Amino acid sequence: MPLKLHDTLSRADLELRPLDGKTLRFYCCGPTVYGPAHVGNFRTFVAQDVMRRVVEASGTPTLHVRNITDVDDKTIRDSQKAGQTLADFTRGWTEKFHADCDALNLLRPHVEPSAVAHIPHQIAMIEKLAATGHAYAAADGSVYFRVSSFKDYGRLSHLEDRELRLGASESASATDSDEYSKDSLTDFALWKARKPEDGANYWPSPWGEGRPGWHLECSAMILEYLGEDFDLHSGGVDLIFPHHENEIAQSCCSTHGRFAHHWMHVAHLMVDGGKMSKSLGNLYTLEDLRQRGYSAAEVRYVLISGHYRAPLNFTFHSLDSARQALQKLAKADKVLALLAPNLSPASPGPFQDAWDTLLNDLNVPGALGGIFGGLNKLKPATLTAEEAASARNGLHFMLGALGIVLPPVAEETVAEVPADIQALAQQRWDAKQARDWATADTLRKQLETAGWLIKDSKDGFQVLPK
RNA sequence: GGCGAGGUAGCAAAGUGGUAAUGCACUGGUCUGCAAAACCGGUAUGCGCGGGUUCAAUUCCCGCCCUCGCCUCCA
Repeated sequence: MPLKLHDTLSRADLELRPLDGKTLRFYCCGPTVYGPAHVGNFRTFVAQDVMRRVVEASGTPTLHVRNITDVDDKTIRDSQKAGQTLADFTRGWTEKFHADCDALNLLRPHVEPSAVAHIPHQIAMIEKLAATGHAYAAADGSVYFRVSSFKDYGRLSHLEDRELRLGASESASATDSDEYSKDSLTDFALWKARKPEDGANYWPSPWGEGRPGWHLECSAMILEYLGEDFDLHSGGVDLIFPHHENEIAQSCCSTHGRFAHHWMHVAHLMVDGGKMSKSLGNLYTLEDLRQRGYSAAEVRYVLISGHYRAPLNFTFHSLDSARQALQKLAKADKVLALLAPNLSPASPGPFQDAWDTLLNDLNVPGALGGIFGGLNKLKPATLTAEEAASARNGLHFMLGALGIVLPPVAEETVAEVPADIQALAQQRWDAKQARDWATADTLRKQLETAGWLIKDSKDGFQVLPK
């Protein structure tokens, strides 16, 4: 059974079947590398990762393309602030992005093209658009797309022509000075003429020196790596308009294809009930959360714990909750591993319901519920080796589809226990052996206050961080 | 104003035309000197508000309220 996925354009849940009958080819809008990505950015990438894993787990190979935006106003501005060349600056942040992605267990895209490396492709696309009347050059050497030349403009975002004008006129006063020469306020830049503040960051073109507009890179690189028609395009909801709308216009007017056949958009991550933003100080990077003691796996768990199309509120409580949930899964796996030490997770086994739920528009919260529900029903003591193997393989099949890596079970992690704590714990054990309960309890409380828990067993004790 | 996504237990979050998964937290029991862990239970007569359709609605329809996002920087 193929994945059924909501399509933004048709507003319907449609089955994802590869156009070529073999490989699901899809494109995701990647990061602009001018700083560390925040968890909100990663929510989108994690959702896309789950989509890819589910498609692959259901037996369909994928071709995953995700770009790196390494030239735009922000990258240029911040590279200059940092006193670095654009290339050096963006390379550093790209590496940081990759490290974060790896930590979050995101599968690397098969192709990760950069905008700067595809400027000829972008120029070629503009030339096509200009030759067919969809693009025009302004006096300053900038080139714009003529929105009125594409009758389907606005279909993805369901914005009518009149509404577009309204929105444009409202922001007209704030319009960038370099866009004064557009024929219509709704037209958007394909090529931006060189400005003094661009520094060394300009490229030659038939219209003079300058640099490509943001929307264009995706269209050009999609054409290069996925062709005129491909299966799926994805990004955050905020990209629906104008970015994806513009991509459709550029691509459909410069090729004979239909562009993406399916659109997947991921809802925003909220913080404390609102949008995260630098000015509110509620913007967290993976690094921020790690410094607070959370693991990337815990962050990932939080990010997938809400349906991708619903806004998700991010809190520290949800990270704590994720930690416990992961421990629960790890413990369940440990018990099953006693009976079934060898893994070959090829099918959902007893978690078929959870798998079916996941195939229904990537219902991850529902699937997680199914996994826990299934585990609760399992009685390890009564399982045969075959049943245990089926359960454990099924569990790992599901975890693999969700990209969840189980943490070590907490009691097994060896914590650094300070000598004085260890000594106190020993005293308590001795008191206990002497059946001096009062002293033992006093010492236990003392240790607890210091942040340590004592776990007794028949012939010894363990000191654990609280 | 237009478009879109949401409002379900303390928190988070699924779901369904027939009377509410799951995780966290809390809590009762078994076990333990006491704990911890584990295991067995409990915790929404209720699913934003008001109408309507129906034998039956949280689930369908209508109206309203609230939250969030987008409307040319934005995952």
